[in-house]
Amino acid sequence: MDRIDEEILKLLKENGRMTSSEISKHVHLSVPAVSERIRKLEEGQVIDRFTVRLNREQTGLHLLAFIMVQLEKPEHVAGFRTMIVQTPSVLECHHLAGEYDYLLKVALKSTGELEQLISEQIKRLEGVSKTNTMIVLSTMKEEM
Amino acid sequence: MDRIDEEILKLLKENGRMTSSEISKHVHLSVPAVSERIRKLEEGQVIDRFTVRLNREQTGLHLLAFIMVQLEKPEHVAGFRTMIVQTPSVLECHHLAGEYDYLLKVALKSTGELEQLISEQIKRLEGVSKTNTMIVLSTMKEEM
DNA sequence: TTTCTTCGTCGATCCGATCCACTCGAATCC
DNA sequence: GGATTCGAGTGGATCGGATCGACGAAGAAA
Repeated sequence: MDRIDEEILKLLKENGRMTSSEISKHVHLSVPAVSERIRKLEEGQVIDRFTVRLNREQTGLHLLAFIMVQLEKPEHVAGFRTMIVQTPSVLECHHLAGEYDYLLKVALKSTGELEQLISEQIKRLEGVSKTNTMIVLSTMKEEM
Repeated sequence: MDRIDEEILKLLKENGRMTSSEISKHVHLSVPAVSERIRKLEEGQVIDRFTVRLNREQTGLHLLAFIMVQLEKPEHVAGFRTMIVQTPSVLECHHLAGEYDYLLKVALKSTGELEQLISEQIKRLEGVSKTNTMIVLSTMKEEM
C-alpha cells in the first residue's frame, strides 16, 4: 500500500468500473502494472468487493431510520440475528457497547412499513426489552 | 424496472465488475440487451454509481462508532457541515428528528483518534451542546 | 390493417484485459 | 565487491467482451 495504491482506490471509489487503461493514465503506470496492483488489493482483502451503489429514493425507499435495540440476555441473540439476516430492509446491524445493544439502519417505503417492522418483527422477538427509533430527515454524507 | 432489472442489480451488488456476458447467461438475454438495461439504470439514476467496497480493518481503521450530536441553533449548521465534509473519518452524517440533531458514523484507527475527533473537532464547534457516542463492538450486516 | 415504438437478436468491429518475455533496480548472500 | 534473486514495471501479441448498426418481432395507437 503506497501512494499509488491509494490513488487507485480513490479513483475506483468514484468509479468502480474505471478501466485499467484509464487509471494508468492518472497514475502514470502501464496497464498491466495497474491490473496487477488491483489484483493484489483484492487478494490482500483491502478491496472487499466491487459493487454498485443504488439510489434508494429511485427505488421507492423514501424513509431511512436508525433503530437502537436493547436485548435482555445473550440467549436471545440467535433469534435476533436470524431476523436481521432475513429482513432486506435492514441495511446494517451493529453490536454496540452502551445502553443499547444493537443499532440498525433500515430503509423503507413509508412510515407504515416502519411501524410494521418495529411492532411485528422487532418487538415481537423474544428478549427485546426496549427500542428507540431515530428518523432521518436528510443525509449530508454517506460513504462506505 | 422489471424482474430482470432487479436480477441484474442483485448480481451487480454482489459483483460490480460482473461482465455483461456473464449477466446475460443468468438473465437469458443477449449481451447488448443487458448492456442497454444497465445503461438505462445508470441514466435513470437507479444506479447511483459503480464503486469499490474497502475492508476497513485492512486499512487500519479498527474502530467504528456512531456519534449523536445536538446542535443548539440552525445558524450553527454551516460550520458543522463544513467540518463534516472536510473530515474523512466521518463516513456518514444524517440529520435526525428527535432528541439529537445529527448522527455520525465514523471510522478511526484507535480510541485516541476518537477522543481527538470528539473533543477537538466536534465539541469545539460553536453550538454543539451535547454528544453521545456509541462504540461498535462488531458488525453483523453492512450494505448500502 | 397499417404504422410507430420499444425491445430484442445477430454479426462485425473495436478496445481493453491478460499473458508472456524481457528489463531494471534493490536487497541478499557468498 | 560482484553475482544472484526477487519484486515491479514495460511492451507487444493475443483473446474476449463491449459497442454499434442493421434488422426483426410484438404491442399500442391511428
